[in-house]
Amino acid sequence: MEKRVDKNERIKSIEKALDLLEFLSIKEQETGITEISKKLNLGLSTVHRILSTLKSRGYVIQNQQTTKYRLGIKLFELGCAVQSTRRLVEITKPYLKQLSQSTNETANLAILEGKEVIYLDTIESTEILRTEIMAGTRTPAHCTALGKVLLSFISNREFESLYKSDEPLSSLTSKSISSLEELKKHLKKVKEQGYAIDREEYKIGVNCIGVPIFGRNGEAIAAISITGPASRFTIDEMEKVKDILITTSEEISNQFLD
Amino acid sequence: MEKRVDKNERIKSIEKALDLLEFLSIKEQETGITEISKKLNLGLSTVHRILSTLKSRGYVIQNQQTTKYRLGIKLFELGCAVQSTRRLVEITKPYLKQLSQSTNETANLAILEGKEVIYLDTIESTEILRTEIMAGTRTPAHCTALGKVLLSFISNREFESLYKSDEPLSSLTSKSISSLEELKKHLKKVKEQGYAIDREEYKIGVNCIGVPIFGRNGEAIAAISITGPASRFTIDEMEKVKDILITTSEEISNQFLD
DNA sequence: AAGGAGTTTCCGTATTATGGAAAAGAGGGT
DNA sequence: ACCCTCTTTTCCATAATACGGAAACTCCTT
Repeated sequence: MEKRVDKNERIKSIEKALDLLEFLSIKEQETGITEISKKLNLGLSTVHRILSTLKSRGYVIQNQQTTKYRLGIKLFELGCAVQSTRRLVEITKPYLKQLSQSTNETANLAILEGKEVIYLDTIESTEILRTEIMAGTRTPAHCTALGKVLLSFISNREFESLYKSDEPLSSLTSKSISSLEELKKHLKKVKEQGYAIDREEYKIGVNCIGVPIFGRNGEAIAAISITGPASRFTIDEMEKVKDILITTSEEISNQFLD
Repeated sequence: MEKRVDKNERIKSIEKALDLLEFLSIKEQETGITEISKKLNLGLSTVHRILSTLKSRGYVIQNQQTTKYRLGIKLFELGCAVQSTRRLVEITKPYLKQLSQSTNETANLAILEGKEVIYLDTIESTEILRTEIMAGTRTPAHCTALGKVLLSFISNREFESLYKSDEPLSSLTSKSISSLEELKKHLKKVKEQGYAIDREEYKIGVNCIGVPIFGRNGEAIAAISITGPASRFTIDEMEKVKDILITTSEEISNQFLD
Protein backbone atom coordinates (compact mmCIF):
# COMPACT_ATOMS: atom_id res chain seq x y z
CA MET A 1 0.00 0.00 0.00
CA GLU A 2 2.39 2.61 1.28
CA LYS A 3 4.86 2.37 -1.53
CA ARG A 4 8.22 3.64 -0.45
CA VAL A 5 9.55 6.41 -2.62
CA ASP A 6 12.11 5.03 -5.03
CA LYS A 7 15.55 5.93 -3.87
CA ASN A 8 16.73 7.47 -7.11
CA GLU A 9 13.57 9.50 -7.31
CA ARG A 10 14.90 11.61 -4.50
CA ILE A 11 17.30 14.50 -4.64
CA LYS A 12 20.38 13.85 -2.60
CA SER A 13 21.39 17.40 -1.84
CA ILE A 14 17.94 18.06 -0.44
CA GLU A 15 18.20 14.99 1.72
CA LYS A 16 21.52 16.23 3.01
CA ALA A 17 20.02 19.58 3.83
CA LEU A 18 17.23 17.87 5.76
CA ASP A 19 19.76 15.69 7.57
CA LEU A 20 21.55 18.83 8.54
CA LEU A 21 18.43 20.59 9.81
CA GLU A 22 17.41 17.55 11.80
CA PHE A 23 20.90 17.23 13.21
CA LEU A 24 20.81 20.83 14.39
CA SER A 25 17.37 20.32 15.86
CA ILE A 26 18.52 17.59 18.23
CA LYS A 27 21.69 19.46 19.10
CA GLU A 28 21.02 21.76 22.00
CA GLN A 29 24.00 23.96 21.31
CA GLU A 30 25.30 25.81 18.33
CA THR A 31 27.45 23.61 16.18
CA GLY A 32 30.43 24.22 13.91
CA ILE A 33 31.00 22.99 10.40
CA THR A 34 33.73 20.54 11.33
CA GLU A 35 31.60 18.72 13.84
CA ILE A 36 28.66 18.50 11.47
CA SER A 37 30.95 17.31 8.70
CA LYS A 38 32.21 14.47 10.88
CA LYS A 39 28.85 13.42 12.24
CA LEU A 40 27.07 13.42 8.91
CA ASN A 41 30.03 12.11 6.88
CA LEU A 42 30.01 15.02 4.48
CA GLY A 43 32.87 17.07 3.12
CA LEU A 44 33.63 20.37 4.79
CA SER A 45 32.84 22.39 1.72
CA THR A 46 29.60 20.51 1.20
CA VAL A 47 28.44 21.30 4.70
CA HIS A 48 29.52 24.87 4.25
CA ARG A 49 27.58 25.23 1.01
CA ILE A 50 24.43 23.68 2.45
CA LEU A 51 24.62 25.92 5.49
CA SER A 52 25.19 28.98 3.31
CA THR A 53 22.07 28.12 1.40
CA LEU A 54 19.98 27.58 4.50
CA LYS A 55 21.44 30.66 6.12
CA SER A 56 20.61 32.92 3.20
CA ARG A 57 16.99 31.87 3.62
CA GLY A 58 16.82 32.19 7.39
CA TYR A 59 16.58 28.48 8.12
CA VAL A 60 19.78 28.57 10.07
CA ILE A 61 21.53 31.40 11.84
CA GLN A 62 25.24 31.81 12.15
CA ASN A 63 26.53 33.29 15.35
CA GLN A 64 28.83 36.08 14.22
CA GLN A 65 31.04 35.69 17.28
CA THR A 66 31.61 31.96 17.18
CA THR A 67 30.79 31.32 13.49
CA LYS A 68 28.75 28.36 14.68
CA TYR A 69 25.26 27.53 13.46
CA ARG A 70 21.81 26.97 14.93
CA LEU A 71 18.27 26.74 13.59
CA GLY A 72 16.65 29.97 12.42
CA ILE A 73 13.24 31.51 12.98
CA LYS A 74 12.12 30.75 9.46
CA LEU A 75 11.65 27.15 10.50
CA PHE A 76 9.49 28.23 13.38
CA GLU A 77 7.36 30.21 11.00
CA LEU A 78 6.98 27.34 8.56
CA GLY A 79 6.18 25.02 11.41
CA CYS A 80 3.39 27.30 12.54
CA ALA A 81 1.99 27.30 9.00
CA VAL A 82 1.40 23.55 8.81
CA GLN A 83 -2.29 23.52 8.08
CA SER A 84 -3.20 20.14 9.49
CA THR A 85 -1.93 21.03 12.95
CA ARG A 86 -3.15 24.61 12.76
CA ARG A 87 -6.70 23.58 12.15
CA LEU A 88 -6.58 21.03 14.93
CA VAL A 89 -5.10 23.52 17.37
CA GLU A 90 -7.50 26.31 16.46
CA ILE A 91 -10.56 24.17 16.94
CA THR A 92 -9.33 22.46 20.06
CA LYS A 93 -7.75 25.32 21.97
CA PRO A 94 -10.91 26.76 23.54
CA TYR A 95 -11.88 23.34 24.81
CA LEU A 96 -8.43 22.71 26.20
CA LYS A 97 -8.58 26.02 28.00
CA GLN A 98 -11.89 25.13 29.52
CA LEU A 99 -10.70 21.68 30.53
CA SER A 100 -7.58 23.06 32.10
CA GLN A 101 -9.56 25.68 33.96
CA SER A 102 -12.23 23.36 35.29
CA THR A 103 -9.78 20.70 36.41
CA ASN A 104 -6.92 22.98 37.34
CA GLU A 105 -4.56 20.61 35.58
CA THR A 106 -2.68 20.66 32.28
CA ALA A 107 -4.66 19.82 29.11
CA ASN A 108 -3.01 18.46 25.96
CA LEU A 109 -3.65 17.80 22.31
CA ALA A 110 -1.63 15.23 20.36
CA ILE A 111 -1.60 13.11 17.25
CA LEU A 112 -0.16 9.71 16.47
CA GLU A 113 2.72 9.32 14.07
CA GLY A 114 4.03 5.82 13.72
CA LYS A 115 4.69 4.43 17.17
CA GLU A 116 5.01 7.87 18.61
CA VAL A 117 2.82 10.65 19.80
CA ILE A 118 3.44 14.27 18.91
CA TYR A 119 2.11 16.95 21.22
CA LEU A 120 0.52 19.79 19.29
CA ASP A 121 -0.71 22.06 22.05
CA THR A 122 -0.87 22.33 25.81
CA ILE A 123 -2.66 24.54 28.24
CA GLU A 124 -0.77 24.43 31.47
CA SER A 125 -2.27 24.30 34.90
CA THR A 126 -1.77 27.42 37.00
CA GLU A 127 -0.71 25.35 40.00
CA ILE A 128 2.89 25.65 41.08
CA LEU A 129 3.25 21.88 40.98
CA ARG A 130 2.15 21.03 37.47
CA THR A 131 3.05 18.90 34.49
CA GLU A 132 4.55 20.60 31.48
CA ILE A 133 5.09 19.24 27.99
CA MET A 134 6.36 21.34 25.15
CA ALA A 135 4.44 21.35 21.90
CA GLY A 136 6.39 19.41 19.30
CA THR A 137 7.53 16.81 21.79
CA ARG A 138 7.59 13.16 20.69
CA THR A 139 7.00 10.33 23.10
CA PRO A 140 6.56 6.57 22.65
CA ALA A 141 2.85 5.97 22.12
CA HIS A 142 2.51 2.90 24.29
CA CYS A 143 3.34 4.63 27.54
CA THR A 144 1.06 7.64 27.40
CA ALA A 145 -2.70 7.90 27.70
CA LEU A 146 -2.82 9.89 24.49
CA GLY A 147 -0.80 7.31 22.63
CA LYS A 148 -2.69 4.34 23.95
CA VAL A 149 -6.05 5.77 23.08
CA LEU A 150 -4.86 6.56 19.57
CA LEU A 151 -3.29 3.14 19.12
CA SER A 152 -6.48 1.47 20.26
CA PHE A 153 -8.37 2.95 17.33
CA ILE A 154 -6.09 2.02 14.46
CA SER A 155 -6.76 -1.10 12.42
CA ASN A 156 -5.24 -4.43 13.38
CA ARG A 157 -3.23 -4.51 10.21
CA GLU A 158 -1.82 -1.10 10.86
CA PHE A 159 -0.99 -2.07 14.43
CA GLU A 160 0.79 -5.23 13.33
CA SER A 161 2.87 -3.37 10.79
CA LEU A 162 3.93 -0.86 13.44
CA TYR A 163 4.80 -3.31 16.16
CA LYS A 164 6.87 -6.15 14.78
CA SER A 165 7.05 -8.74 17.51
CA ASP A 166 10.83 -8.80 17.51
CA GLU A 167 11.25 -5.20 18.61
CA PRO A 168 10.91 -4.84 22.35
CA LEU A 169 8.85 -2.01 23.82
CA SER A 170 10.79 0.75 25.48
CA SER A 171 10.08 1.05 29.17
CA LEU A 172 10.21 4.63 30.37
CA THR A 173 9.28 3.72 33.93
CA SER A 174 8.84 0.53 35.92
CA LYS A 175 5.11 0.81 35.34
CA SER A 176 5.30 1.06 31.54
CA ILE A 177 3.64 -1.66 29.54
CA SER A 178 6.55 -3.82 28.48
CA SER A 179 5.20 -6.70 26.45
CA LEU A 180 3.32 -6.67 23.19
CA GLU A 181 0.77 -9.13 24.55
CA GLU A 182 0.03 -6.91 27.48
CA LEU A 183 -0.27 -3.90 25.21
CA LYS A 184 -2.74 -5.62 22.90
CA LYS A 185 -4.92 -6.72 25.79
CA HIS A 186 -4.78 -3.26 27.29
CA LEU A 187 -5.66 -1.51 24.03
CA LYS A 188 -8.68 -3.73 23.60
CA LYS A 189 -9.97 -2.56 26.94
CA VAL A 190 -9.15 1.05 26.12
CA LYS A 191 -11.12 0.86 22.90
CA GLU A 192 -14.11 -0.61 24.69
CA GLN A 193 -14.22 2.02 27.38
CA GLY A 194 -13.34 4.88 25.06
CA TYR A 195 -10.56 6.37 27.15
CA ALA A 196 -7.06 5.51 28.31
CA ILE A 197 -5.40 6.03 31.64
CA ASP A 198 -1.69 6.28 32.23
CA ARG A 199 -0.58 5.78 35.81
CA GLU A 200 3.05 6.79 35.92
CA GLU A 201 3.82 4.78 32.82
CA TYR A 202 5.47 7.70 31.09
CA LYS A 203 7.03 9.39 34.05
CA ILE A 204 6.98 8.53 37.72
CA GLY A 205 4.78 11.02 39.53
CA VAL A 206 2.67 11.88 36.50
CA ASN A 207 -0.81 10.59 35.76
CA CYS A 208 -2.84 11.16 32.65
CA ILE A 209 -6.22 10.38 31.11
CA GLY A 210 -6.89 10.69 27.40
CA VAL A 211 -9.79 10.39 24.95
CA PRO A 212 -9.86 10.34 21.15
CA ILE A 213 -11.14 12.94 18.74
CA PHE A 214 -12.86 11.52 15.70
CA GLY A 215 -12.75 12.82 12.17
CA ARG A 216 -15.36 12.85 9.47
CA ASN A 217 -15.02 9.20 8.57
CA GLY A 218 -14.97 7.98 12.10
CA GLU A 219 -11.31 7.34 12.73
CA ALA A 220 -9.34 8.85 15.58
CA ILE A 221 -7.46 11.81 14.16
CA ALA A 222 -6.13 13.15 17.43
CA ALA A 223 -6.54 12.86 21.17
CA ILE A 224 -6.88 15.17 24.14
CA SER A 225 -5.80 14.50 27.66
CA ILE A 226 -5.48 15.89 31.12
CA THR A 227 -2.24 15.38 33.01
CA GLY A 228 -1.35 16.09 36.57
CA PRO A 229 0.96 15.11 39.41
CA ALA A 230 0.07 11.65 40.70
CA SER A 231 -0.11 13.03 44.22
CA ARG A 232 -2.98 15.32 43.34
CA PHE A 233 -4.39 13.92 40.12
CA THR A 234 -5.20 10.52 41.57
CA ILE A 235 -7.11 7.68 40.00
CA ASP A 236 -10.24 8.96 41.72
CA GLU A 237 -9.74 12.41 40.27
CA MET A 238 -9.25 10.94 36.83
CA GLU A 239 -12.45 8.99 37.15
CA LYS A 240 -14.27 12.18 38.06
CA VAL A 241 -12.85 13.99 35.06
CA LYS A 242 -13.58 11.13 32.65
CA ASP A 243 -17.09 12.15 31.69
CA ILE A 244 -16.23 15.80 31.12
CA LEU A 245 -13.38 14.69 28.91
CA ILE A 246 -15.57 12.39 26.86
CA THR A 247 -18.24 15.04 26.44
CA THR A 248 -15.64 17.58 25.37
CA SER A 249 -14.15 15.17 22.88
CA GLU A 250 -17.58 14.62 21.36
CA GLU A 251 -18.11 18.35 21.03
CA ILE A 252 -14.75 18.73 19.33
CA SER A 253 -15.36 15.77 17.03
CA ASN A 254 -18.61 17.37 15.90
CA GLN A 255 -16.64 20.33 14.62
CA PHE A 256 -14.85 18.08 12.17
CA LEU A 257 -18.01 16.96 10.45
CA ASP A 258 -18.30 19.96 8.13
CA MET B 1 28.81 44.11 7.33
CA GLU B 2 26.12 41.59 6.52
CA LYS B 3 27.85 40.14 3.53
CA ARG B 4 25.29 38.49 1.27
CA VAL B 5 26.03 34.86 0.59
CA ASP B 6 27.64 34.51 -2.80
CA LYS B 7 25.09 33.20 -5.24
CA ASN B 8 27.16 30.31 -6.51
CA GLU B 9 27.95 29.27 -2.98
CA ARG B 10 24.38 28.10 -2.68
CA ILE B 11 22.88 24.82 -3.76
CA LYS B 12 20.12 25.35 -6.23
CA SER B 13 18.14 22.21 -5.63
CA ILE B 14 17.94 23.06 -1.96
CA GLU B 15 16.74 26.52 -2.79
CA LYS B 16 14.05 25.01 -4.99
CA ALA B 17 12.96 22.75 -2.17
CA LEU B 18 12.71 25.74 0.15
CA ASP B 19 10.77 27.69 -2.46
CA LEU B 20 8.39 24.80 -2.63
CA LEU B 21 7.93 24.55 1.12
CA GLU B 22 7.34 28.27 1.38
CA PHE B 23 4.91 28.16 -1.48
CA LEU B 24 2.92 25.44 0.25
CA SER B 25 3.00 27.38 3.48
CA ILE B 26 1.22 30.39 2.04
CA LYS B 27 -1.22 28.21 0.13
CA GLU B 28 -4.16 27.45 2.33
CA GLN B 29 -5.25 24.44 0.32
CA GLU B 30 -3.57 21.33 -0.90
CA THR B 31 -1.83 21.88 -4.20
CA GLY B 32 -1.05 19.69 -7.18
CA ILE B 33 2.21 19.31 -9.03
CA THR B 34 1.06 21.09 -12.16
CA GLU B 35 0.08 24.23 -10.32
CA ILE B 36 3.31 24.31 -8.35
CA SER B 37 5.27 23.71 -11.53
CA LYS B 38 3.65 26.71 -13.19
CA LYS B 39 3.93 29.06 -10.24
CA LEU B 40 7.55 28.28 -9.49
CA ASN B 41 8.64 27.87 -13.12
CA LEU B 42 10.02 24.42 -12.62
CA GLY B 43 9.66 21.31 -14.73
CA LEU B 44 6.99 18.81 -13.77
CA SER B 45 9.47 16.08 -13.06
CA THR B 46 11.60 18.41 -10.99
CA VAL B 47 8.67 19.34 -8.81
CA HIS B 48 7.71 15.72 -8.54
CA ARG B 49 11.19 14.68 -7.48
CA ILE B 50 11.48 17.42 -4.90
CA LEU B 51 8.10 16.53 -3.46
CA SER B 52 9.02 12.84 -3.38
CA THR B 53 12.10 13.72 -1.40
CA LEU B 54 10.23 15.93 1.03
CA LYS B 55 7.42 13.42 1.31
CA SER B 56 9.71 10.54 2.17
CA ARG B 57 10.94 12.59 5.10
CA GLY B 58 7.56 13.77 6.34
CA TYR B 59 7.99 17.41 5.32
CA VAL B 60 5.04 17.22 3.00
CA ILE B 61 2.06 14.92 2.94
CA GLN B 62 0.32 13.69 -0.15
CA ASN B 63 -3.41 13.24 0.06
CA GLN B 64 -4.04 9.74 -1.22
CA GLN B 65 -7.45 10.69 -2.58
CA THR B 66 -6.53 13.80 -4.49
CA THR B 67 -2.78 13.15 -4.93
CA LYS B 68 -2.27 16.76 -3.93
CA TYR B 69 0.31 17.97 -1.44
CA ARG B 70 0.41 19.93 1.79
CA LEU B 71 2.96 20.56 4.54
CA GLY B 72 3.72 17.70 6.90
CA ILE B 73 4.05 17.48 10.65
CA LYS B 74 7.79 17.10 10.50
CA LEU B 75 8.02 20.81 9.82
CA PHE B 76 5.94 21.52 12.88
CA GLU B 77 8.33 19.42 14.92
CA LEU B 78 11.38 21.16 13.56
CA GLY B 79 9.77 24.52 14.12
CA CYS B 80 9.19 23.68 17.75
CA ALA B 81 12.83 22.71 18.11
CA VAL B 82 14.23 26.12 17.16
CA GLN B 83 16.23 26.87 20.27
CA SER B 84 16.21 30.64 20.14
CA THR B 85 12.44 30.83 20.21
CA ARG B 86 12.07 27.90 22.61
CA ARG B 87 14.22 29.55 25.21
CA LEU B 88 12.39 32.83 24.84
CA VAL B 89 9.00 31.16 25.08
CA GLU B 90 9.95 28.98 28.04
CA ILE B 91 11.23 31.88 30.07
CA THR B 92 8.47 34.26 29.13
CA LYS B 93 5.42 32.01 29.30
CA PRO B 94 4.79 32.17 33.06
CA TYR B 95 4.96 35.96 32.94
CA LEU B 96 2.62 36.13 30.00
CA LYS B 97 0.17 33.91 31.83
CA GLN B 98 0.30 36.17 34.83
CA LEU B 99 -0.12 39.28 32.72
CA SER B 100 -3.05 37.81 30.87
CA GLN B 101 -4.68 36.74 34.08
CA SER B 102 -4.25 40.00 35.92
CA THR B 103 -5.43 42.14 33.03
CA ASN B 104 -7.92 39.68 31.59
CA GLU B 105 -6.59 40.49 28.13
CA THR B 106 -4.38 38.68 25.65
CA ALA B 107 -0.60 38.75 26.26
CA ASN B 108 1.95 38.33 23.48
CA LEU B 109 5.61 37.70 22.87
CA ALA B 110 7.28 38.68 19.61
CA ILE B 111 10.61 39.37 17.97
CA LEU B 112 11.69 41.68 15.20
CA GLU B 113 12.86 40.33 11.89
CA GLY B 114 13.62 42.95 9.30
CA LYS B 115 10.68 45.31 9.06
CA GLU B 116 8.36 42.74 10.45
CA VAL B 117 7.37 41.32 13.76
CA ILE B 118 6.97 37.60 14.36
CA TYR B 119 4.68 36.46 17.14
CA LEU B 120 6.23 33.66 19.14
CA ASP B 121 3.62 33.03 21.80
CA THR B 122 0.27 34.26 23.02
CA ILE B 123 -1.81 33.70 26.08
CA GLU B 124 -5.37 34.52 25.18
CA SER B 125 -7.84 36.33 27.32
CA THR B 126 -10.70 34.24 28.62
CA GLU B 127 -13.22 36.92 27.67
CA ILE B 128 -15.60 36.10 24.87
CA LEU B 129 -14.64 39.29 23.07
CA ARG B 130 -10.88 39.01 22.83
CA THR B 131 -8.00 39.52 20.45
CA GLU B 132 -6.33 36.45 18.99
CA ILE B 133 -3.07 36.21 17.09
CA MET B 134 -1.56 32.91 16.03
CA ALA B 135 2.03 32.19 16.92
CA GLY B 136 4.15 32.40 13.81
CA THR B 137 2.21 35.34 12.42
CA ARG B 138 4.16 38.11 10.69
CA THR B 139 2.99 41.71 10.76
CA PRO B 140 4.56 44.99 9.61
CA ALA B 141 6.54 46.32 12.54
CA HIS B 142 5.57 49.97 12.20
CA CYS B 143 1.89 49.42 12.99
CA THR B 144 2.07 47.34 16.12
CA ALA B 145 3.12 48.24 19.63
CA LEU B 146 5.50 45.30 19.68
CA GLY B 147 7.09 46.31 16.43
CA LYS B 148 7.41 49.97 17.30
CA VAL B 149 9.04 49.28 20.60
CA LEU B 150 11.51 46.91 18.96
CA LEU B 151 12.24 49.35 16.14
CA SER B 152 12.87 52.13 18.63
CA PHE B 153 15.78 50.23 20.12
CA ILE B 154 17.72 49.33 17.00
CA SER B 155 20.62 51.51 15.89
CA ASN B 156 20.08 54.41 13.54
CA ARG B 157 22.20 52.75 10.90
CA GLU B 158 20.18 49.60 11.10
CA PHE B 159 16.97 51.57 10.91
CA GLU B 160 18.12 53.46 7.85
CA SER B 161 19.11 50.29 6.07
CA LEU B 162 15.69 48.78 6.75
CA TYR B 163 13.61 51.76 5.73
CA LYS B 164 14.82 53.18 2.44
CA SER B 165 13.03 56.47 1.99
CA ASP B 166 11.64 55.47 -1.38
CA GLU B 167 9.56 52.58 -0.09
CA PRO B 168 6.24 53.78 1.29
CA LEU B 169 4.95 52.41 4.59
CA SER B 170 2.03 50.05 4.35
CA SER B 171 -1.08 51.38 6.04
CA LEU B 172 -3.15 48.64 7.60
CA THR B 173 -5.73 51.05 8.98
CA SER B 174 -6.48 54.73 8.66
CA LYS B 175 -4.66 55.28 11.93
CA SER B 176 -1.43 53.56 10.90
CA ILE B 177 1.69 55.66 10.81
CA SER B 178 2.14 56.37 7.12
CA SER B 179 5.22 58.54 6.72
CA LEU B 180 8.80 57.79 7.57
CA GLU B 181 9.19 61.17 9.25
CA GLU B 182 6.26 60.53 11.49
CA LEU B 183 7.59 57.07 12.33
CA LYS B 184 11.02 58.38 13.28
CA LYS B 185 9.55 61.04 15.52
CA HIS B 186 7.24 58.52 17.10
CA LEU B 187 10.00 55.98 17.72
CA LYS B 188 12.10 58.60 19.45
CA LYS B 189 9.28 59.16 21.89
CA VAL B 190 8.75 55.43 22.34
CA LYS B 191 12.39 54.91 23.19
CA GLU B 192 12.29 57.71 25.75
CA GLN B 193 9.24 56.44 27.55
CA GLY B 194 10.22 52.78 27.24
CA TYR B 195 6.93 51.51 25.88
CA ALA B 196 4.83 51.77 22.74
CA ILE B 197 1.11 52.12 22.31
CA ASP B 198 -0.84 51.12 19.27
CA ARG B 199 -4.31 52.61 19.01
CA GLU B 200 -6.03 50.76 16.20
CA GLU B 201 -3.01 51.15 13.95
CA TYR B 202 -2.87 47.48 13.15
CA LYS B 203 -6.54 46.66 13.18
CA ILE B 204 -9.56 48.82 13.82
CA GLY B 205 -11.01 47.92 17.18
CA VAL B 206 -7.77 46.59 18.61
CA ASN B 207 -5.47 48.38 21.03
CA CYS B 208 -2.10 47.26 22.25
CA ILE B 209 0.72 48.28 24.56
CA GLY B 210 4.20 46.79 24.36
CA VAL B 211 7.53 46.90 26.17
CA PRO B 212 10.94 45.53 25.25
CA ILE B 213 12.86 42.65 26.76
CA PHE B 214 16.59 43.24 26.97
CA GLY B 215 19.33 40.71 26.46
CA ARG B 216 22.69 40.37 28.11
CA ASN B 217 24.34 43.17 26.19
CA GLY B 218 21.49 45.57 26.58
CA GLU B 219 19.76 45.39 23.25
CA ALA B 220 16.09 44.60 22.79
CA ILE B 221 15.88 40.93 21.89
CA ALA B 222 12.11 40.63 22.05
CA ALA B 223 9.02 42.42 23.27
CA ILE B 224 5.91 41.57 25.20
CA SER B 225 2.54 43.22 24.88
CA ILE B 226 -1.03 43.21 26.01
CA THR B 227 -3.78 43.49 23.43
CA GLY B 228 -7.46 43.98 23.81
CA PRO B 229 -10.58 45.30 22.12
CA ALA B 230 -10.49 49.09 21.91
CA SER B 231 -13.93 49.23 23.49
CA ARG B 232 -12.70 47.67 26.71
CA PHE B 233 -8.93 48.07 26.60
CA THR B 234 -9.00 51.84 26.39
CA ILE B 235 -6.14 54.27 26.60
CA ASP B 236 -6.86 54.65 30.31
CA GLU B 237 -6.68 50.91 30.82
CA MET B 238 -3.41 50.78 28.94
CA GLU B 239 -1.96 53.49 31.13
CA LYS B 240 -2.97 51.50 34.18
CA VAL B 241 -1.29 48.38 32.85
CA LYS B 242 1.87 50.19 31.80
CA ASP B 243 3.76 49.87 35.06
CA ILE B 244 2.98 46.19 35.54
CA LEU B 245 4.19 45.57 32.02
CA ILE B 246 7.43 47.43 32.56
CA THR B 247 8.07 45.64 35.85
CA THR B 248 7.39 42.29 34.23
CA SER B 249 9.69 43.07 31.37
CA GLU B 250 12.47 43.91 33.78
CA GLU B 251 11.97 40.63 35.59
CA ILE B 252 12.13 38.74 32.34
CA SER B 253 15.19 40.65 31.15
CA ASN B 254 16.96 39.68 34.35
CA GLN B 255 16.60 36.04 33.42
CA PHE B 256 18.70 36.61 30.35
CA LEU B 257 21.71 37.80 32.28
CA ASP B 258 23.04 34.35 33.08
C1' DA C 1 55.21 35.76 16.77
C1' DA C 2 54.25 31.32 15.62
C1' DG C 3 51.23 27.44 15.80
C1' DG C 4 46.74 25.34 15.77
C1' DA C 5 41.90 24.64 15.00
C1' DG C 6 38.51 26.15 12.81
C1' DT C 7 36.09 28.31 8.53
C1' DT C 8 35.91 29.91 3.84
C1' DT C 9 37.19 29.90 -1.02
C1' DC C 10 38.70 27.83 -5.31
C1' DC C 11 38.86 24.38 -8.94
C1' DG C 12 38.59 20.32 -12.07
C1' DT C 13 35.97 16.24 -12.28
C1' DA C 14 32.35 13.05 -11.87
C1' DT C 15 28.08 12.80 -10.28
C1' DT C 16 23.42 14.03 -10.59
C1' DA C 17 19.70 17.12 -11.21
C1' DT C 18 17.20 18.57 -15.19
C1' DG C 19 13.39 19.08 -18.71
C1' DG C 20 11.07 16.84 -22.39
C1' DA C 21 8.33 13.23 -23.62
C1' DA C 22 6.11 9.06 -23.01
C1' DA C 23 3.41 6.19 -19.87
C1' DA C 24 0.08 5.54 -16.45
C1' DG C 25 -3.94 6.99 -13.89
C1' DA C 26 -8.06 9.45 -12.67
C1' DG C 27 -12.29 11.38 -13.42
C1' DG C 28 -16.16 13.25 -16.47
C1' DG C 29 -19.17 13.33 -20.01
C1' DT C 30 -21.51 11.34 -23.89
C1' DA D 1 -18.39 1.18 -21.59
C1' DC D 2 -15.68 4.09 -24.09
C1' DC D 3 -13.17 8.09 -25.19
C1' DC D 4 -11.17 12.39 -24.04
C1' DT D 5 -8.88 15.44 -21.00
C1' DC D 6 -6.25 16.60 -17.19
C1' DT D 7 -2.82 15.30 -13.93
C1' DT D 8 0.72 12.59 -12.03
C1' DT D 9 4.48 9.40 -12.59
C1' DT D 10 8.38 7.27 -14.92
C1' DC D 11 12.22 7.19 -18.16
C1' DC D 12 16.23 8.97 -20.56
C1' DA D 13 20.16 11.51 -22.60
C1' DT D 14 22.42 15.67 -21.73
C1' DA D 15 23.97 19.68 -19.53
C1' DA D 16 24.52 21.47 -15.31
C1' DT D 17 26.23 21.51 -10.81
C1' DA D 18 27.31 19.47 -6.46
C1' DC D 19 31.35 17.31 -4.85
C1' DG D 20 35.81 16.67 -2.21
C1' DG D 21 40.57 18.02 -1.79
C1' DA D 22 43.53 21.51 -0.87
C1' DA D 23 44.83 26.17 -0.44
C1' DA D 24 43.79 30.63 1.77
C1' DC D 25 42.22 32.84 5.50
C1' DT D 26 40.74 34.10 10.41
C1' DC D 27 40.94 34.02 15.01
C1' DC D 28 42.51 32.28 19.33
C1' DT D 29 46.09 30.28 22.27
C1' DT D 30 50.57 29.61 23.89
